[in-house]
Amino acid sequence: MNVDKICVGCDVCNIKSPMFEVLNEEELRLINKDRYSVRFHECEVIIKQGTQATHLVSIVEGFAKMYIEGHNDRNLILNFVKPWTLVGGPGAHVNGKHRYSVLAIQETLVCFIDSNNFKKVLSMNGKFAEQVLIHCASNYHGALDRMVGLSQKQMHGRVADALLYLTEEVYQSDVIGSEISRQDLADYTSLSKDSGIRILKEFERDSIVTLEDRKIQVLDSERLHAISQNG
Amino acid sequence: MNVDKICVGCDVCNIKSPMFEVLNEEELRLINKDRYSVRFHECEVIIKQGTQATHLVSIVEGFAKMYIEGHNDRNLILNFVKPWTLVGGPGAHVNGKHRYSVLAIQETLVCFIDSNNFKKVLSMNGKFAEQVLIHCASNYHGALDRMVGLSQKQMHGRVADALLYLTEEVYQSDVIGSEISRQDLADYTSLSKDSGIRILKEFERDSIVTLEDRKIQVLDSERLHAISQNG
DNA sequence: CATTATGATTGACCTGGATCATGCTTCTAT
DNA sequence: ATAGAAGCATGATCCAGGTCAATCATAATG
Repeated sequence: MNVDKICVGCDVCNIKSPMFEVLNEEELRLINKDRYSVRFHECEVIIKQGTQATHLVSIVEGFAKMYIEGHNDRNLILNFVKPWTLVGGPGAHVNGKHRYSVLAIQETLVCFIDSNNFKKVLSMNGKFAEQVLIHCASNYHGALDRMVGLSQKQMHGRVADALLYLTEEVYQSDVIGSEISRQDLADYTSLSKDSGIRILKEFERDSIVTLEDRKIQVLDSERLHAISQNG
Repeated sequence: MNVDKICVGCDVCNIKSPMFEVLNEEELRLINKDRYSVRFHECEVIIKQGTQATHLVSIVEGFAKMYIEGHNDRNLILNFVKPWTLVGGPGAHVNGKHRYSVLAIQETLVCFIDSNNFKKVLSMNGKFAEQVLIHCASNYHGALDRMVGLSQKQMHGRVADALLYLTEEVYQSDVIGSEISRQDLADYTSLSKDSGIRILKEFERDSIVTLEDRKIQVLDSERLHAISQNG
């Protein structure tokens, strides 16, 4: 990745992100107006929970995690985010503070979009508002599903869900990269790190996964689905 | 409550529900067009999880609960809903099935709004779309907060949260009515009924609440807030 | 090369909360 | 009046999963 490269315009994002497709020239110009991009290093905080939501953030390159800093120093990872995901929405829409933090897991290039401009475009273009609404609704769905999973499934099911989420949605490959730590896995499943590791090792013994360094390869996603269904 | 009374038009709702304030004559007419109202008895299902989301539902009179039917026959109550709440949104926006059930806790009058008409108005009126977006975003927020609470707090904190939610948001009084059962409380806190009752009794012993029949009166909300903050 | 720090791993132990069994109360239906 | 049927209450027991401590492996630093 070229460290110096930054984002010069929204053209690429507009192509890649279906949400922006419905915008016309003028609206794009408005979004583009006070936009700026920044390159974050690994482990740097892109959005900090609790700060004023003056901007929305679009992930252009790299890899990050979205998490809530909860009680007793425990974090709950909401999502791992890849390019062309728009984050920070809810805080901005409800005019307030960011409800979660976003942290770069790898070198990550992001675009900061002024949330006032964003709102202006929102009320100018009904189709766009609809797209954003769909985005929000599907986030809400996801949150409901997680809520049920976290509160009703137990260790094995939760770890299975995490592995399926990572392979199917995030990596779209059966290998989960070494940038995901055991702690991340624990924070996503709301388990202690120790328990998370225990289940992983158990899965390895049952030849559901192989573990090598920090990488995880899923061998038997069928079985994971079955475990996820719980029993 | 007059059992025969039904809803003849959206006028009252428009006044009571801020979301509809931004609609003009024509848009209201469209929403009103295929609208119809139905009166549900206690314990009747208004929306059933998994069914096609052809309508949004506005609660006009009465009291209901929104819940997800999860794993191993366990339910997770998302919200208790009072008049002038619009439910069923997310399912309809993402064009699909209802993600949760809604059940009348008391005699309840609701309005069914055709979701196609709703969507039409959505793309006609940007301000309206913005309102709906705000509604969705705050639902999302709520879900995130619940997610953290359910996965990180333990029994006392969760019950405290439930009691505070019910007194402050739902009843707006320090007395929680007898239409909320212990099971409901358990389903809201994601505890077993037994554990929920245990904590309630403990709170009674500590003079934080008084219990009489099924009614719960909160005496010391300060202490509940402290317990909710966890420790 | 020694030293320190970070993260993975594993076993031993303990606690929060579920489950089970039982009894009590209230309400409804025969 | 009596028998179920719900829902509330509570003690006894059990287990999932957290906490603690010790060990390794690896990488970063002097």
